[in-house]
Amino acid sequence: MRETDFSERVLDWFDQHGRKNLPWQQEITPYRVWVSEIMLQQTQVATVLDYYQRFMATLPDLKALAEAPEDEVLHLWTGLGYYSRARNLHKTAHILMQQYEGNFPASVEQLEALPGIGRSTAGAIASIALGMRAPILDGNVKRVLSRHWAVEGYPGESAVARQLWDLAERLTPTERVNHYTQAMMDLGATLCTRTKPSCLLCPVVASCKAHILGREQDFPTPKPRQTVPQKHVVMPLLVDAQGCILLYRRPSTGLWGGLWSLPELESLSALPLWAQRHGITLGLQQPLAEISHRFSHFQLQIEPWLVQVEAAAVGIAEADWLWYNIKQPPRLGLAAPVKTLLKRVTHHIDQGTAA
DNA sequence: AAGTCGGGGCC
DNA sequence: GGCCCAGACTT
Repeated sequence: MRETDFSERVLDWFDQHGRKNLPWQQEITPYRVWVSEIMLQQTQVATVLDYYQRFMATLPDLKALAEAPEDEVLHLWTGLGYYSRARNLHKTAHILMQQYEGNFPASVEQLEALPGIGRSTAGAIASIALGMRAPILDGNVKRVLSRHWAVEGYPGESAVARQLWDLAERLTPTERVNHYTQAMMDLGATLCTRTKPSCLLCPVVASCKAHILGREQDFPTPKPRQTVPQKHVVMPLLVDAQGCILLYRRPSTGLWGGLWSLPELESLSALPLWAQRHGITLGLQQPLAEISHRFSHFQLQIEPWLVQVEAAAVGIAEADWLWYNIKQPPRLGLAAPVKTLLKRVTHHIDQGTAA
């Protein structure tokens, strides 16, 4: 589709469904837009509303802000977080009064040079308050664009960010940029939400690659986890004379809920007591190669041991325990690494029982 | 490129 | 309890 088709659909949607009653959308001035954009950095609209009203009631214009003590500005910001935003706001007010005669510079480059104003905020002020054709790329727009064009990769990477900025630049229309900017943010905030986007109501769903692929949730690629918590567990594969392996069924809730898994121990040294408690007499033990299993929230290092069972009491034959016959495997749910381990030891056991 | 700032909402 | 949010700045 052409760039103009995209922006026209977005603008039509905005005319019908966009938000037009937010406080910073009334009596639009560069000052009011600027303050709102700073407050809205990493902060949701609902949170900002009260702060914005109080701020504007106390410091209604650039001159008032510049003449206010920093303590007063920070007081108005208390609870909003990212307090460097307030200090930079104050600094910029002074710069505008002293170097720009109380006016906002009319170029994205000059706006971006001011403290607290980055590329996206500069684009927002330029387009919304000054009517200039300038793109923005905040979290909402990143989500809309990365989904619409199925842009792979974490936007924090420079190459991915470059792609998204390039898209944002090309799609920004020459007419009604102020409404287009507001529309894109509304689209991301109200329809193209992080979870459960309302694609049926989206004006550009027909050309949305993520939707066509059914992969809305895959975009944008989330920030790669830095430090994943590491956990370690010993899993004994207890093999009886028939070549069956002891499994137990996990509780229905929680990790691997309802799946069958191997016994879990903190260390191998805990095995003798564990076996004694379950009426199991142990034989030969041999270590197997470790398995690393990644969950969404942690990494599990599995230390598997192949352990021969000389004798087992019947007490273990309860509802949540079973001797798993590898040669005639029952149809039941197995935890993924357990399945891997069972498959891996099949030939070990063949050799063991043949001997 | 990674770390820092921060409170609130959400799952 | 982690993750994310109308990001920008420093290291």
